[in-house]
Amino acid sequence: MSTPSELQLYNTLTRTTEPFTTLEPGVVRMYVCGVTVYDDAHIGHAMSAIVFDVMRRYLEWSGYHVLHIVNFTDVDDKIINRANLLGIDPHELAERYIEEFLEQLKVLNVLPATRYPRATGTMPDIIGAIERLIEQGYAYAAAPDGSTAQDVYFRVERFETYGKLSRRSREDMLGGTRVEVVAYKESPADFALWKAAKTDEPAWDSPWGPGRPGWHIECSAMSLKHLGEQMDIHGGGNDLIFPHHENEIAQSESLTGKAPFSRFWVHNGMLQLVNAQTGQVEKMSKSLGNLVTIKQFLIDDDGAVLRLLVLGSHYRKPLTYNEEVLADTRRKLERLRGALQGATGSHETGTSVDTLVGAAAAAREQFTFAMNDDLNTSGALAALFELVRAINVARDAGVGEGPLLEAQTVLLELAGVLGLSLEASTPSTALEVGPFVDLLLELRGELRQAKQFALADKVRDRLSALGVVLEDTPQGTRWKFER
RNA sequence: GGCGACGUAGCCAAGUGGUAAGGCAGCGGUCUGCAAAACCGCCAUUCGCGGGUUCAAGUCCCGCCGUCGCCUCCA
Repeated sequence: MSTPSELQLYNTLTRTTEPFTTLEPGVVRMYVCGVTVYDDAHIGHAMSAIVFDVMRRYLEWSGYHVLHIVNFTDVDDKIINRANLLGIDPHELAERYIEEFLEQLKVLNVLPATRYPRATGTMPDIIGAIERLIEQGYAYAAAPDGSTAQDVYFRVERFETYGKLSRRSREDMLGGTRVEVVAYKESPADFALWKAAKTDEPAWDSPWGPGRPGWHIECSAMSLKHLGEQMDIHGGGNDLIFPHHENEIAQSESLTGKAPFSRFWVHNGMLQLVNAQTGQVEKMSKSLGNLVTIKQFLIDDDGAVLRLLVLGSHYRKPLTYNEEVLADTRRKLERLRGALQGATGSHETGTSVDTLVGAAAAAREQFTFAMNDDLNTSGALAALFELVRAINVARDAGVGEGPLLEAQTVLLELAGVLGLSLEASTPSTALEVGPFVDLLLELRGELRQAKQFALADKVRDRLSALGVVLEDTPQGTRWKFER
């Protein structure tokens, strides 16, 4: 069977929370829909990547080996349009954005996926899959009158359980107002597997003439290629449930004859942002034009801030992004990091040490309990904050370096499971100005000793205005950058 | 219009039918030359509204109101 695990995961397919098990003991096959690369990625994309990174880290921490596949859609209308606009090759444009996105994921401390397949790198598999779907009667080629190049459509009628993921009836689908009317489709609900090339478009040779794949088939082909006929977890944003994931199920299950295509379907909620123009709260999205790019975000904040923001609420809920929430999150991160300060006392035994040891064990337990409950990261963070307090209390009580470090190691370990790095990143500017700040602190220290407090405070205030915050401690004065 | 999710303090947010975690902000105190940080204390008789089930409901059921998402570009 599978590796025993206490993890309970919400499954969109069944709309219930179920005990997590795997097809193969100890191995998790996980496929997450990546981005269509035609423009700068925004923090909504980052949120999704972070959510599934946390899931992957937690599974690994729980003892699983995780095969984590993330695809890139690198051929589609938007990429082509954008490339034409810029007068460059679509493939080159896509690769440029992929590279940039991968670089940003690194800064966000998202572990690299096992593989990052591209649609354009999976073409023989895609064409093969479409051929088999046609052979089995699940798909048909069709063309407008007078054209030789053909489209291929999936025959939705043939797939009896169509709609099971998104809980839509076929009548609902046919009643949809936005269904494109194409005369040569058998049914308006049928969706494209292959699109005949128009002029000036990238095209691949196929039995149906030059063309390119539809959006959904690439995921079916890639998951089949890299994970096999069935997988444990298929993830993505909840805006992909319909039609994308519904169509993937139809294609894959028709192709393999095996169901379920994925045993768990996991969807994250959307990042919401107030639209500056309308004042409406909306999903952050490229097409709506209300977004903060990852690039923009990283100018003012380090990646841990975004991760902590995402961890603060449950992954399935919509998350509102605004300045106030951002400011809160920065302070939260400071509090977590503050707990890593060294010992000031030297008690290696005693009740305060015992209390700290107990608190660390309790935190670990509370953390695991929360994470097992459908990745309740907010509850997991509460466990970390309680450990933070215990550490601070212990330090104040004079607990020595040994026991304190032990508790701090637990804090770092649990934070690490969430992908949160608590070691404050040192801005390069800090390295440059460090000696000068130290010089000012030395002079200020002499002023304080001479009771010249007005001057000493002036140094502190002026540094503060420049973003350098001072903290006087019995061990001397510490300083750090603050936004 | 159809389908779905959500509505918990000033803000963010967790919550297995048994009597409201955690964080931010705020207030009072300890420490400090003063701050900062840290610590201690205070901060929702109440969980959108109205019914119902139950010995017991934020948690289950029904209705209403509000917000958001999807309905073939979307993480």
